[in-house]
Amino acid sequence: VRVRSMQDDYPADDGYSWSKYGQKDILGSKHPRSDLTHLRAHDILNFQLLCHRICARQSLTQAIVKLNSHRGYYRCVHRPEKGCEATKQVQRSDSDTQLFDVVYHGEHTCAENVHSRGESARSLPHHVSVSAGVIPPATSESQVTYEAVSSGSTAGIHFMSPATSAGSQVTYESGSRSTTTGRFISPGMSESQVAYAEFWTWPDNVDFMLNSPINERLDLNADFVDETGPSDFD
DNA sequence: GTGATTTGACCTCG
DNA sequence: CGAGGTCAAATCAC
Repeated sequence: VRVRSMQDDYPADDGYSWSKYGQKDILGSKHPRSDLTHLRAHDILNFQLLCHRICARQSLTQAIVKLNSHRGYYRCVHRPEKGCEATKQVQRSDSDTQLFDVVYHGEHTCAENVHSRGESARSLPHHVSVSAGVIPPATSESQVTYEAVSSGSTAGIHFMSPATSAGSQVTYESGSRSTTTGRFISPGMSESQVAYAEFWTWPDNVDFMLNSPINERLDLNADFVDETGPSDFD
């Protein structure tokens, strides 16, 4: 998930409460107790993997100059009492200092909904499954373009990792209000698995155009199944 | 004081 | 042994 932030040091609120439990430097970060002369071998590898992941294809020297981030590790605050296993990792994008790459793992089982206090009664997050979505058997990456025609203003869209696919990652880039293009990275995801999306406002429909190295292109209309039922906050 | 964050040490796995 | 991830004591913010 790539999130544009209005703040300096943390992406926009995603509707859940998180507690930070760790942080790791990325190569080139301005760690108070280390500089470039103290870089270790695995830092360099970390960086190369990061570059590959974000398709930056930059040289090492360029990236040392540009990268300024660390990666923060967060877990749901309700883990102790509700066993919620949701976690996320946050790091600043090296291509745009106001963008953050956020990787979600697991799904919330705590049913927390902090957007319930929002000004609009319809600004509630809805968990929907893309029941009509045939996910390409992605071995590497699938390019996903999706368009959300919202009844209200679309505050944001999440694509969550499928529950049965441990280690899979899903990313998106948030664009304008109702049209968004994202990269959908789902290693190990099989055809039969279902991707989950969370909408902060309820869209009327979403069109998916999937492109992958395997499937040349797959256009589909997504049918939604509301998994959360009627809201408790109306 | 209480709760959250920081940060080096530690753990696990390939 | 290296790398990603996590722990937990110290520190910080309120």
